Amino acid sequence: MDKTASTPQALRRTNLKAVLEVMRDAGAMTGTDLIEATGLTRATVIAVCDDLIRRGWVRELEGERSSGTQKGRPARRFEFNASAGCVLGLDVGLATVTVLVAGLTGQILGRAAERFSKTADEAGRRTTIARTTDRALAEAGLPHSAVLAVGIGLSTAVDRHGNITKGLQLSEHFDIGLQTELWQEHGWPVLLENDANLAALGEHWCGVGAGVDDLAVMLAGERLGTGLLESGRLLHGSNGGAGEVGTLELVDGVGSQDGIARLARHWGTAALAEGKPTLIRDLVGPHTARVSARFVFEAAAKDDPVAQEILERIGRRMARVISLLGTFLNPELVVIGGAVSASATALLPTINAELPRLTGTPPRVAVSELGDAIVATGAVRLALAYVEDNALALTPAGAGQGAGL
Amino acid sequence: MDKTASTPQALRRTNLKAVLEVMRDAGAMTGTDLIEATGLTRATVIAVCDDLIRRGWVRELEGERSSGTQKGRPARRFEFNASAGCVLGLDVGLATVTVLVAGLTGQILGRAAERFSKTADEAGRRTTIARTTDRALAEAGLPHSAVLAVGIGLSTAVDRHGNITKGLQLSEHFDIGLQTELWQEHGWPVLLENDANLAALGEHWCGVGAGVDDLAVMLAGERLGTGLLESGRLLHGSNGGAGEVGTLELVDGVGSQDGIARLARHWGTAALAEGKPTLIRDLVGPHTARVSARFVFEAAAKDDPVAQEILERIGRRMARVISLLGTFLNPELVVIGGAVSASATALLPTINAELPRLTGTPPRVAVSELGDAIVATGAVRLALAYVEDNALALTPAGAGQGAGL
DNA sequence: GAGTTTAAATTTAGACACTAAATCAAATGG
DNA sequence: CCATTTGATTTAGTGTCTAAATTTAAACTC
Repeated sequence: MDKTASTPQALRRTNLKAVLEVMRDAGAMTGTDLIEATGLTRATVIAVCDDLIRRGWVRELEGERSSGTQKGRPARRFEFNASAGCVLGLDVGLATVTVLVAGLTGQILGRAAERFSKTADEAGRRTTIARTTDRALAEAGLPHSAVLAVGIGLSTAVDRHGNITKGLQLSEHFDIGLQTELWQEHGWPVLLENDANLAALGEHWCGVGAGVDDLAVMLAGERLGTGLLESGRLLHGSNGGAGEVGTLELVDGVGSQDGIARLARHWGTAALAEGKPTLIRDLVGPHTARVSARFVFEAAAKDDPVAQEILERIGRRMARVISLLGTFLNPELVVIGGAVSASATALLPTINAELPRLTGTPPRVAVSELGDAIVATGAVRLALAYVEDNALALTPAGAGQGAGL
Repeated sequence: MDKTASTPQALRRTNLKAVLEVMRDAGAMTGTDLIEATGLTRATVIAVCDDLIRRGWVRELEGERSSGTQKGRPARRFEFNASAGCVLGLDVGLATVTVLVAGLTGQILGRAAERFSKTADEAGRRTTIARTTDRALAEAGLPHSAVLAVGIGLSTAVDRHGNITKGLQLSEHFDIGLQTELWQEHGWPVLLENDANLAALGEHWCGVGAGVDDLAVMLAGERLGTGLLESGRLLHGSNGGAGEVGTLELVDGVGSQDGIARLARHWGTAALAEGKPTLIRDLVGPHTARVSARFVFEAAAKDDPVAQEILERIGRRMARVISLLGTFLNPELVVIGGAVSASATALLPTINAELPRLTGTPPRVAVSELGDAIVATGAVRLALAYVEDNALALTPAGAGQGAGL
């Protein structure tokens, strides 16, 4: 029952894949380039390319020859067909849904976001997700048939097979038929993954963690989740609970599931209640006692001591989590991302001061620059990985390439 | 520079490997069995087997036919040649070296252990290691030339490429030329790995963690190290420091690098110094104030309250580490192994009582049954993995198979 | 502009590995 | 002894690759 054995056709499949892989991250190439890159013969390379063109994954560039020498017969130029289809990357959060449409090399072609109505039930949320997706596709000018895969980030534990884990008490109920009901008619492959894990994929792909194969990303906002990359691979653990530090019991109380935003609000509100003199009061205004995290960061930036004290407490808390991460996983870099990443730079001095006190081998710490799109970006990467792994089994339904024999 | 492409010969290599893999963990097989298992044609299967026999990895069984039907032409029977060579698994600890000799299916063929002289320098320790290895090989009745690979477990951080990491301040200095100088003359491939990581490999292979792909093994003795297996793969982190919780700062002081044995001794000594009435005193005897961990466990087994209190403190401490492991890595099972594993069962009640208090999703906890050989067993597994990955590139120098055409 | 040079593409011959089907081989059983 | 059964081997055919010879398409040269 093993069926790992090979036939001559498998050979071709291997070479098709090898050539396609090279072309994907090298742009336009000539046959000679591919010989150099793959070690195959010219005859084979050309045959493989023709094969890929017939399948729609590669197109031939007409027109002027490439740079370099001008002598000799002009080389045919082949290019990975980035518009042989597209993928969708979704961030389905508690309150909002964000959709990115990307071409097969990752170019963003469209985007849309929408808030869920607070009264929506499961069907209502599905409708919102479908509508937002359609808007993003419309912006990209692509039909539904162009979509080859969909990656979705959720604020819940997802195991390594893409199944939502029951029994891990994370935030809300996310098992709302995203795979089964939502896009049934289109037959899209839908891949689910934890949002923090996708944040890690995103940072590893095109963020400050690019090229760092041992990476942890703390997705900090209302919640606190961690995405862990070891040797370039995501860690899930037996139930997809790896990195779900939401339930971590820390030294300084306050509750257990709190992300940065929630902490800032909590301590900010407390400071106001105690009647401390602070800029936070002026920023919040007279109308409400609700302190948003933004105001605390803003006040701290203006040298307000109460706000700065709050940031220090948050920073020490983060440093504690980072030191534990460093001890158990020894990442090279820890990236802070999520809703508060815009202001998180203010936490860095405290964190960097605290870390060496907690561990002898502190990791580097950086703040994400992907902003709100961090999870959706990772979702795109997840979908692309699926397409890359299954390219030869999929049928590209591209935007207008002839399907000649 | 990619060279991932394939030639027709690579096809054969793939099939050789597939067949060899099947035969390795299925015992003697007929051609028909292999057809079933691999999906290849009879002609191919036989050709591949003949090829493997010529290379020395497989031998043909003469004599009576296998069970089952007695009709028809008797099938040739092929078997993975477990004595086409052997591997060595070493546990090079602070005070002792342990060597296992194993055949290619993991059968233990010889073993030896020796204490290092306390005054030995690097060369002296190398001599001890070489002598112990020779004794183990002699017990197995195998020549040096039979060794195909050597796995070595060290109490120090080793990165995923098998290099000892400088700058991670673990116990002692282990970079004593094990790869470069020790067995230079034999040309053995020497693979280094952290001891706790090997303990995890060992448990996953043939311990209580057999078949559990998300596994953590706490190697607890004088030191405390953790080996982490996620999805069946070892985690190293960027510097091989993953799981090195030795430097973890815990709540209840006492120092940071302490394993179970050291803690038991420390607290036991303290109790005696305070003059508490305890059985430990009787067990230690009048001659020395040195309390070994064994006495504490023994006293606790005899219902001594002071000793039991010490075990509770140790248990709570372990539970704390396990809960953190569970939070960050979400293993299915945590195994306690190492020097104290014999007595560690006494800690289980405390740990299991404490865990649910610390985390909502506690992992299962078990005690290793591999005893002193836990690291060396993992080292054997490491060496076997190397041989399996490189079988077709290696030359089996087996114990007496004819080298036909 | 005809011939030369150059680099790329294609063709051809040969090798290797596989499948499928026919044939050969070695046992059992009436 | 011969049919039956099962496994091994051979043969013919196909797919894939390499290596070398040949063809093609441009630029360069005189």
